[in-house]
Amino acid sequence: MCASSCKDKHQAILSATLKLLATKGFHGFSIKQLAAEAGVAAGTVYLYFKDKDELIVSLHSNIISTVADAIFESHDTTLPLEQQYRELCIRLWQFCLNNKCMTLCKPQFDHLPENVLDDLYQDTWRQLQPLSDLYEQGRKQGILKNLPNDVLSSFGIEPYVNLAGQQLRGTIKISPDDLNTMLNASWNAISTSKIETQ
Amino acid sequence: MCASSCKDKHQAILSATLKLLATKGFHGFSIKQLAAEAGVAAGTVYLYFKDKDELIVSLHSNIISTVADAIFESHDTTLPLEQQYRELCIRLWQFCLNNKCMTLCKPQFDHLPENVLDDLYQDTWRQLQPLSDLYEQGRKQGILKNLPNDVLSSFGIEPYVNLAGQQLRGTIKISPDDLNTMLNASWNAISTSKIETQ
Amino acid sequence: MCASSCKDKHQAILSATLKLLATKGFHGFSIKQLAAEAGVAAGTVYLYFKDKDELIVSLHSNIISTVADAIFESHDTTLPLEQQYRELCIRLWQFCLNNKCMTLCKPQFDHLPENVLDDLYQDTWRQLQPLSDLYEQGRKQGILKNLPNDVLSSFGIEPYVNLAGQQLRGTIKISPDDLNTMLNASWNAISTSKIETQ
Amino acid sequence: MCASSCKDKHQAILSATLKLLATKGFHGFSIKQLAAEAGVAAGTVYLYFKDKDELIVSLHSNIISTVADAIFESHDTTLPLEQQYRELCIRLWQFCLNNKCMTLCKPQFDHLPENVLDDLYQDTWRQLQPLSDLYEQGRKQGILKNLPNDVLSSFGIEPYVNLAGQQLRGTIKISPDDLNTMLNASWNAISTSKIETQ
DNA sequence: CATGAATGAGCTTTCATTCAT
DNA sequence: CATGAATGAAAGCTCATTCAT
Repeated sequence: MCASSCKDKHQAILSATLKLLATKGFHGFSIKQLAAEAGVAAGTVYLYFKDKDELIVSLHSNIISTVADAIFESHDTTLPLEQQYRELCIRLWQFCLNNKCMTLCKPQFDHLPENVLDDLYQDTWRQLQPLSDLYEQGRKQGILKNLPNDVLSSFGIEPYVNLAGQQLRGTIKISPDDLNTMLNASWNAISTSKIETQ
Repeated sequence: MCASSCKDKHQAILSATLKLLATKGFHGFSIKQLAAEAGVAAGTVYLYFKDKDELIVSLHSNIISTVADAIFESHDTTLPLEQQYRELCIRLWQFCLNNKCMTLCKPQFDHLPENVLDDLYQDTWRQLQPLSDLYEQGRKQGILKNLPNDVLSSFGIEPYVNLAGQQLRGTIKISPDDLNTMLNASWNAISTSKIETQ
Repeated sequence: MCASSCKDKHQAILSATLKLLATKGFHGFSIKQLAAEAGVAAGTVYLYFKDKDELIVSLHSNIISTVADAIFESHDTTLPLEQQYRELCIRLWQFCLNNKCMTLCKPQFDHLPENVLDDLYQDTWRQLQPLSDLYEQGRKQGILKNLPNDVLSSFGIEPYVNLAGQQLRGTIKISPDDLNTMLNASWNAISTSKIETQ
Repeated sequence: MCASSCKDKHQAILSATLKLLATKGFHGFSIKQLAAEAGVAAGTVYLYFKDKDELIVSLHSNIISTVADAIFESHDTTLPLEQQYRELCIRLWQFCLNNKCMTLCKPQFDHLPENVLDDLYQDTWRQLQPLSDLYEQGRKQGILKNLPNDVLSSFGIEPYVNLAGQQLRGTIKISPDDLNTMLNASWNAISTSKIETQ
């Protein structure tokens, strides 16, 4: 009796939150609007989430795990590191373009109260363990530059999310050729060796 | 009597906005707090800015021009492109570390209503003209990858701001050695040529 | 199966109400808390009581009858009036100290909507009939001052409940000697004769 | 410019609070109703009082000081203690009957959260210093029973407030003769000496 | 120009009550 | 009988904005 309903409402609220956050941003996002969007009463939100903060944190975790599932699917650790990395980037790019709301939401989480941020940070790297492993291995083998995970991600991975967001907003237009060049840029940034580009 | 006072109040309000935005974020600050911090009455804010949005946009423009002044100071277009770029990155890094409030504020602007965002975008690239020129020249000479300005910035420049922010928040610690490696990463990402790293 | 259960639930709800009312007061308790405390579902409360008001009124009646049972137990109408009265006061004092929840709850009933109050008032004097009789008899015999029941109670009986409440809250400390003096005070207040005190 | 308005609004809010509290009790008392009654906007209440608690505490202090002014006016410490006390009781009784709202409000304060209560308690005895002095003097001279202030008040003073409240609500009717007898009851309760009654 | 008291819409959250199961 | 998910009105409180001074 609850098997469907419980899951449904919980998920409906999270989905509505995702949509509203992507559309209106943190401003112009209220519990009342959320309830309307999710098709439930305002009070119902509080049956599934302690308060607004918990809702936000839940959504973040949800997004990260969805991303992780997508980019680590068919991730093959036996392949050469470079190939692993490039395929990972491609899957991330595809994912971002196919999941507008998540792509637009993600960067909004970066400016929450400090204590919340810490939790999100921990949770994120836990779910991105395979990426963390890849970095570690690459540094050991001398293939990747000797930089902390955060730095490698800042130069290599995060630009994809930002650029996908801009493309989804219509600000820029990335061609398939551009994507290829971007993959090189990304790899050049973090690797010690260099491939001929263009 | 007004010549100074006018400028003073205007600037005082902008400075207070910067400080509060960096400290409390978008959600945590109100016009009343702002007025208190700026040492003026709440109503006075509306003599200098139409509304909160205009205030925010003004602050953004202010920040960008301050950054531009800092990173393009003693910018010498006769030097080799790579050197120009590297010095520019160094000055940006220094600037970010020395201007905590601006560094922490900057990414908060990325998630405003769309129409506001467009204005900011236009304004930003206008003020970063020399960077735009550098990209253009680099692409023509085959030194830089053939990618749009936004993409080059995403892989090359923006990571510095994000990482500086993290360092200022105490999340990460970048050593001088790391900085050197980052400069290589940044250049490798956008350039077509190869440098020996580490 | 119902014979016991019905009584049980009904009583469990009343007991939980008493406890919560004493602990948190009128404002601090909700039906949900009450249900949890009573070990039933929220909806169940409404099977036994029409609404919150009826629950409260029931509790009041319950308390009064418990008090009445306690203070009129072994009440001997053949003893001299003064002795009857004094023993009654002592039992009331003991009862209050031994029944913290009831003592702390009682005064909270004094400030309900008027219509509810009237019901409580009627019900109270009905259950305190022996006290009413005692007053009546005392006035007729010229032993008690010629004052309405409410007035006699206000000066003679009610102070015990209030003071017991203060003692239970830790605000004041009444010694056995004090109690003796209080018994005199109480009797002096309502009687026409006077005993030597202290 | 503010001399009138500021005082006015502050007082208007307090008066409206008093009225609503007396009429509807703590339940059925909301800031919105209060604002309507006071003829101001809801937000305005918060310009004069930090929150609801502060408003309530202020009102209490206000009531106590009004009562104190009334009952200690023309209070002559050179008269015999008994006469001082009796006149004090009479003024209290008159005050209560003439100030329905305050009389009905007063007992409602007795059931607030503990921390608030403590403040009220301290404040009350501070303002009732002359009564405290009278008790002290009476005990020293052996005229009053050797009981703590709270106990003496419970048996001697508080009944007047409670009974006045009942009379104002129409529950009971006290005749002038009754009042005289009550004055005796009150004095008999707290004094050690004997007066002929009735 | 500058003030800051006043506004009132809107926020998050709670809670008495209902009803499908 | 019993449940507890769901409701939605209403609570306390904040805040961008206005306007009389």
